[in-house]
Amino acid sequence: MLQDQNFFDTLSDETRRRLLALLFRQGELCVCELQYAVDMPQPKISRHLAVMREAEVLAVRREGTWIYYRLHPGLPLWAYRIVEAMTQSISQSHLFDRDAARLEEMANRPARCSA
Amino acid sequence: MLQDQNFFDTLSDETRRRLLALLFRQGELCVCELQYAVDMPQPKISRHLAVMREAEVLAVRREGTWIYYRLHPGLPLWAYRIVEAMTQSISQSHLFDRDAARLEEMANRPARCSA
DNA sequence: TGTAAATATTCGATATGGAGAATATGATTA
DNA sequence: TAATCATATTCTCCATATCGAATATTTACA
Repeated sequence: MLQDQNFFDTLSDETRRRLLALLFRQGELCVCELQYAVDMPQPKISRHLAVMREAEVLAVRREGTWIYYRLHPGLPLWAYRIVEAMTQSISQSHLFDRDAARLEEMANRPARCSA
Repeated sequence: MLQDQNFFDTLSDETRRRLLALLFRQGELCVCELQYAVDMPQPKISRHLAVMREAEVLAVRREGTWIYYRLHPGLPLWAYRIVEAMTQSISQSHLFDRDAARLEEMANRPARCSA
């Protein structure tokens, strides 16, 4: 079950907020897409995703080699509202603009291949 | 101006969330009321309030010996929504129940004296 | 001006979190 | 089974946050 402390710890790191905002807007993304979007070392992304997974803020689905992350479906409404408001805020920053733009420009996205 | 990082740092500490929730619901409280409600050493309260004041999450008003804290009036809407949702969540906890109950039972509350 | 009440600040110790680098695991395909 | 791609974990180092204890500051009032 989601613990308050873990949830707010999740939000206390800018990298995690960027990943979370991308997932909130896109619905589901695999690690390599998130990595490409925020342009950071893979282990770093993986660790931050693990923090959010263990906090039950994110849920995971495996499909072959790829692992897809999404908002945890059991997220309480109050927590969902907070993620929504955070996303609204971060969406206005250049930082997030670039994340979203990079994601759009990414070639060979796994979701596209399987689609 | 409110910085994202400072705002979310504010929320990462449970004591600060308790203080913030009390202020969200009561509108304005002085340090001794907050101290009485959460039942913690005065320097600890004061330091946590300072963190939120410096982050521009809280605003301050002095009246004689007492210093009243309240939500910062310039808080952006998205941040206000987050405080609102956080308060909604914490309000369901026994922890917060007791905070609110202690505040109600407090004798000689300064606001009452001046009213 | 001296004292008391309310609040703030400083200091030293400890703990926690994030970073980079290296390595491990797991699935796929040749 | 070997090689490769995607992802996860471990380790050590460093920075930062929090705490308790002590002390300082500000205001009111005798």
